[in-house]
Amino acid sequence: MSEFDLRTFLPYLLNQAAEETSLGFSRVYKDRYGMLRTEWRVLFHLGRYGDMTAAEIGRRAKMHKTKISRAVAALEAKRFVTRREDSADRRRETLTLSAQGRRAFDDLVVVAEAHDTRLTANLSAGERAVLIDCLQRLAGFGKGVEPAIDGYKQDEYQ
Amino acid sequence: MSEFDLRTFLPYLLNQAAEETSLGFSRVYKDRYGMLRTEWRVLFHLGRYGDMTAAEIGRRAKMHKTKISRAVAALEAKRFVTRREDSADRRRETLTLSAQGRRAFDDLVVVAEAHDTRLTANLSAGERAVLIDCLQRLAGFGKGVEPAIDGYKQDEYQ
DNA sequence: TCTTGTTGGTTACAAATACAACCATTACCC
DNA sequence: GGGTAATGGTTGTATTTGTAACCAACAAGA
Repeated sequence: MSEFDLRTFLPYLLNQAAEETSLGFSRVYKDRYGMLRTEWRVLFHLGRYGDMTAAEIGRRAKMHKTKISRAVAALEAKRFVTRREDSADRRRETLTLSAQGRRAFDDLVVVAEAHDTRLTANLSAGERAVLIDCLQRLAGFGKGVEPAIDGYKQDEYQ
Repeated sequence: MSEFDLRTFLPYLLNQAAEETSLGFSRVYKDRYGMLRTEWRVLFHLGRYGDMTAAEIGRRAKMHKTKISRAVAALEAKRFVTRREDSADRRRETLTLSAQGRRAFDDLVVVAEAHDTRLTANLSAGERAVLIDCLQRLAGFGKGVEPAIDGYKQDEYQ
């Protein structure tokens, strides 16, 4: 029988840790605002990094454009987001948080920060630094926006 | 504007890292054997930890029993897994890999090991050790099987 | 033994996701 | 300018997943 152990296999371990750590937070945005994961991601991008188009969110968050399209539609229905057509390029629509959307964002940021603090409470400062650094490298952050690989278009994740 | 940054928020970062690192491997089990993530997880549990029932896999892998039920049905249809009814308790069925299932497992283990090696190639031994340790703690590993929390039954994950 | 509860497992239906196709607009280039 | 490709975004349909309900078998206590 092989030495191979699932408990040190990164894709498995990362998925388990991701699910476990996401649970508490997802319960909040779900119960409090009826949001899905895709929706809070879009909300957070707009709230934290400012107005941008759906395509730009897609590149930053590595979400497929259909997910974004539906998340934006849902956020719009909740009156959290508004669209403004770009007059220079009529394909593009810039997305903005409404006042209500910003209130939800501000509220959820507090929850997220508290949740994150709780999650890292058992880690030393050094451990946390290494963890974040490794995860960012594994996630491909800090490479700007990924170069296209294997014939994938940048835009066409998932 | 808040200081909060998605790029250090663990639930987000872990999800991104998990997706990114899972991609290469999932392509293999999908293309080569038409498996889903749930299916390779079941296959790996049986291949690595020996015969067990669906419920036991569920406890170990924190997968909901419906996911397991369907994954097992799919693996059975592919002739990778067989069931054997427990004569002492006729509710339980012990699952076993067929010879064909074991070949698939052996093949995928090699792929998984190579993939994991590639993923950690840029990490120092120390970084890797810290990473694995932190992830196992975040994932709740090593606590045996989780105590019930908040009125969740052990069995009823997700 | 009855009856109430738990466990192992499947099924049905709703919600969410992936994937491909599509439309409109803009960019490139002959 | 006109054809071809690329980009931004939406929609339709097939797969997957989540959730609840269900059935059968066992457990425990009155």
